[in-house]
Amino acid sequence: MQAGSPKWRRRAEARPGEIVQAAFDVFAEKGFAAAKLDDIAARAGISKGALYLYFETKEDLFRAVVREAVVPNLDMEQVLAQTTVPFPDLMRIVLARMGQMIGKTRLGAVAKLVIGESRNFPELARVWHDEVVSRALGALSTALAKAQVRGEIRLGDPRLQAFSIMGPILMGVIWQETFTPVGAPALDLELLISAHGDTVLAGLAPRAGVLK
Amino acid sequence: MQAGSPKWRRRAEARPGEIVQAAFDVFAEKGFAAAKLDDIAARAGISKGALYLYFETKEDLFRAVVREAVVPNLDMEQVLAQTTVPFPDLMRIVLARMGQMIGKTRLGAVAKLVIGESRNFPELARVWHDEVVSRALGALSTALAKAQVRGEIRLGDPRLQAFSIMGPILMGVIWQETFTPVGAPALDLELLISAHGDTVLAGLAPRAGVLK
Amino acid sequence: MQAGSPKWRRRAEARPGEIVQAAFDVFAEKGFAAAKLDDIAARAGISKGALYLYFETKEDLFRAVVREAVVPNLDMEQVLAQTTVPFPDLMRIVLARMGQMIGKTRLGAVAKLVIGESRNFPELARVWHDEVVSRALGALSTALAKAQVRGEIRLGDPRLQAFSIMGPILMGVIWQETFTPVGAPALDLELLISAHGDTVLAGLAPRAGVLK
Amino acid sequence: MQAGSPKWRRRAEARPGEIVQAAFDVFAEKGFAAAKLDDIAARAGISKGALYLYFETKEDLFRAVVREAVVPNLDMEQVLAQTTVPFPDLMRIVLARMGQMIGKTRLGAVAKLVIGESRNFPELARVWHDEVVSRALGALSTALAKAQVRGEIRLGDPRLQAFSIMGPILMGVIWQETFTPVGAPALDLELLISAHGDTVLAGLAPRAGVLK
DNA sequence: TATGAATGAGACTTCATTCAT
DNA sequence: AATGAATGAAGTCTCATTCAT
Repeated sequence: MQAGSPKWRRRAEARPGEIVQAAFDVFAEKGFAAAKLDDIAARAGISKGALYLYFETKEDLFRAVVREAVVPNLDMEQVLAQTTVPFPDLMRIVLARMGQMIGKTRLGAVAKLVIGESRNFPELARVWHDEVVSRALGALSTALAKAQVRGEIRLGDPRLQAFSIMGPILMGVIWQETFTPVGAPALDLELLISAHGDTVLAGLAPRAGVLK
Repeated sequence: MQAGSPKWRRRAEARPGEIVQAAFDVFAEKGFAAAKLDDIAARAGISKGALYLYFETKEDLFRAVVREAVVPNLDMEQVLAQTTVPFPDLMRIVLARMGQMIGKTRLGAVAKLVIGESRNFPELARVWHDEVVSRALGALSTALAKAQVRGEIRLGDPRLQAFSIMGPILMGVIWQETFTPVGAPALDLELLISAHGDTVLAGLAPRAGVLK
Repeated sequence: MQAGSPKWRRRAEARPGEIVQAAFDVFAEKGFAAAKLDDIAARAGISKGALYLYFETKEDLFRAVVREAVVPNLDMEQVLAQTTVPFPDLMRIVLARMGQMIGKTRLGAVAKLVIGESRNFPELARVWHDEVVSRALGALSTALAKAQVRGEIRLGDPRLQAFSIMGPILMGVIWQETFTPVGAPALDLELLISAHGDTVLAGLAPRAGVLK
Repeated sequence: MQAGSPKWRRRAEARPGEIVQAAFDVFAEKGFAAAKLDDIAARAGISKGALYLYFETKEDLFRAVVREAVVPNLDMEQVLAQTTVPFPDLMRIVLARMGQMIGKTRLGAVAKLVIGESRNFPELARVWHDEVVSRALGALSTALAKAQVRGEIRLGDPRLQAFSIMGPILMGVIWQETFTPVGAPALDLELLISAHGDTVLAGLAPRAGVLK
């Protein structure tokens, strides 16, 4: 009310990022609809009105949040493109990298958001599919196909093999995000990844013992 | 106003089920917050007020929907409890049964709901964990542990092995519910299950070829 | 649902009275707007729909309740019309009678209703004024005027004298209905009436000592 | 949409008071339940939503209205505490002051609200009892007791004597609020107070003629 | 006569968005 | 660029009233 001490300072350049970060937290906590701009603004340390200087609508902000999390894709693709490295080595490298990334980026929370809001924001599901899931799966499938050709792994639809590889990790992430917070025992993702790596690589091995 | 057709008919017994069904559709489509009671009522063919004859609040209705879908657990547990059947056979039976159930029950949609709303309805996540996920995983782990003892499968943390078995199926379900509707290629779950069964069983086999 | 035991019996003649009684209880407890027909029906032991066999609307029922309580007026009027009895005796008789009536009829609760809803149901306030308050006050004023003429009491506006006589009793009733239920000490109405009778009769006496 | 006149003006400081004032009018007119926030907002010249910037719920607003009217108690207490002034003088001062206050503050309307809603808002009845009625009555009783000791008035339960003093005034207020609006003859409160003062002081006088 | 499921208008409340400052 | 008071549409929930049985 008094002149003198400004209530705010400009930090125009930093703002959008901070807002997106705050919004991410709230969206991850509540989902899109239940998230309140009031909360986001409060967490970002600005007024509700100021949000509209950077984002046109709540949906816009949500899109920004989800897109932001579209990780600059994993250079997993580059790793997988290497043909000189034996497939199992490749695979272990990739799996390890995923483990690290999940630990760092709260990828799990985003996955939950994308899954939960896919019907209300189909374009986001599409973006995630196109930019993240499909590319990762594509790179993996390609590597698997090549490995098959080289006789490193068993023949079969590489796409389905990719599901066998990635599925348990996704499940682990969802477990952590969904059930651990409500009392389920925590899961050691690193361990899961390592154990699953053993299993699935054994399963894909060309001469794997046939159980039946 | 018109003579002839009655405004409504009393259907006390059938109503709750119809409402839950309608609510399921809308919740699955929109998520909890974005679902409108108007829509649910319309789809159930009743007035908005009538919902309140059967459910106290929107949350209550949501709970009913999710609980309704807590399938009387799969008698998967009974199958897995059998010790005379070789583990691989057991596994294939269970996987096949899951495939069928997923096809029938829209289990995927519920999974999405539970995952998406777990922060807002922790009790539901808990119920699902306790009644469905944990039990299934527990039964599976037990069977795996026994199979290890009998030398049918490789040694290792049975819980993690269970993730290796179930993860890809969950991933497939999520894929179908999340990405297929926005243009991703459909996934043949039966095929996935069958292929993954081969892979993972080979991977768990005691003397599976060691790739590295 | 089953044939055999009838859910209800006809007691057509008794019903309206029972309903009014039940309605009175609920209205007295909640006021008009906050009273629910559901509660009234339940307390009357009938279905909500059945109320409409006897009363057209909720307002109708309320009117019936208040009118019902328009006590067959007090034969106070007859007592007060007597001219052969000395005024103080008359007064004590009347006051005593009021005390009894208040004890029996829950007049206080009705007074609260009439006061509280007078803006929403002006006709009821009017009825009460015309049938109860005005008549009682009128009879009292007439008796006071006559007593003045006979030199039994001090000269003055009989209407205002009537307020001096009745006011404390009304206040007592309101106290009982309003403050006692929330923890205020109970009031012995009989005692109040008796003490006030002494005071006011002394005050009205022709040669009452002048304090100033 | 039109250029020129702003849709609203910010009035943060004045608003709460204006709203309470508007709410008071509507509550006094309709009672709690029948009062509509729409009406209150309209009368306050703001939107319905703006009410919620200042009050959490309708009940909250009602409480604020009633509490607002808890007059900073009348300094009646101080007047009555004086022991050097003869009791009759004290009494006339107090009565006169009450007359003025009633004229100014619409105390009567609040009394009606408190009485009418006491069952639904017992805490308000309690507040009014504790802060207003009980204190006033207490101060009066104390003064009466002292006056008895000094032989200025007749012996007797001071509490009951206080009812004799105050009752007719309360009755007058209720009359004005309840019956005058529906056609009953208006009452001159000043006159009532003055006449009643004469009567009751005479009645309390130590040697007041005994009529019987 | 009696029921009670069903209705539908209307109330309170929330919250994304706007706009005067 | 920033604020935050104000808006207003929309949603949940209630309840007097109706009507098929």
